[in-house]
Amino acid sequence: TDHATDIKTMLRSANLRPTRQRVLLAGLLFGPTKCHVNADLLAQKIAQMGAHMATATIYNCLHQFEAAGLLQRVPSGDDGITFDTNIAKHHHFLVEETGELIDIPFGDLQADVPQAPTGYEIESVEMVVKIRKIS
Amino acid sequence: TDHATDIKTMLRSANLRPTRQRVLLAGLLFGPTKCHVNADLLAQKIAQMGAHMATATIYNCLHQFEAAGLLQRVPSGDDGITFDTNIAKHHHFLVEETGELIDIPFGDLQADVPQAPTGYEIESVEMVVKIRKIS
DNA sequence: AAACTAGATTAAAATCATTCTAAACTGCTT
DNA sequence: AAGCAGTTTAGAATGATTTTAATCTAGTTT
Repeated sequence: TDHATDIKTMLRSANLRPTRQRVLLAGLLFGPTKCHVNADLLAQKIAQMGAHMATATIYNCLHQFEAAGLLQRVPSGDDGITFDTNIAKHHHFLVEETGELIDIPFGDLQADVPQAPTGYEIESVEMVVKIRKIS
Repeated sequence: TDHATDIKTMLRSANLRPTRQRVLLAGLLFGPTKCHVNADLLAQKIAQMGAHMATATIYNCLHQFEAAGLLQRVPSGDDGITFDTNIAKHHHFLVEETGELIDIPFGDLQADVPQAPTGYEIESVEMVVKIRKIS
């Protein structure tokens, strides 16, 4: 299909050989809707499709996609390593009880960033707004 | 000494029995200078004093101190659970290469916090500014 | 001051997400 | 079709944190 071709092209542009595994993962990740994922969630989705992939491969690919700028790592409550397919600059609500992440569009949360200490440069600004359900 | 009495009073106010271990840890943590600590760092300090404390006890006490509001948990590069003895509202610089945390006084980093999603209330706002040494 | 008890500490084992290993496989080029 | 660098794999290793179940202790009661 065209979609599969697009994904292969995307991978090749990122200098990643379009292996079966990377194409499968990229297909799950880079659809029209952005999402927050971790290795475990992907393993589940793959199992549901009746497929299989080694845990190490899932981690390898996620790290490679991150290094290629296709994914962003985001802070997470305690659920281990979490990635965001939305690579635009934005921040997050973190629901305390569930660990769920919700995007905050960048425009909604402007901050005055202070000067970095002498000899350092700022690389990124990451804000997490913890929220909890009103009881 | 008076200092030991102060610490015992502080622990009792927090509804924590001033056991030998909690007094020792509180002595290390609640001095005049604020600091960022993790379990491993404390174990080292204790070993240097020629004392000893079970790992589980260090974790227990840190969590209890946090629950009592004597410590704040802070995000950390990847060095596991990190606590801050500075419980005033403030944010952090995180030095990428070393994982070192540097406090940013709250006034230096104001942010316009967006409305929480309907049905939720904001609990905290936490900002991490990643910095790296200029090469 | 001895006895009591709920809470605290302990060493060691368990957990669990992530990474490592080194052997087998595969996409690409020739 | 062959060859090789780069990939995937199962299973073992890692390492920080938590659990366990036994021992101990601070503080109260007698």
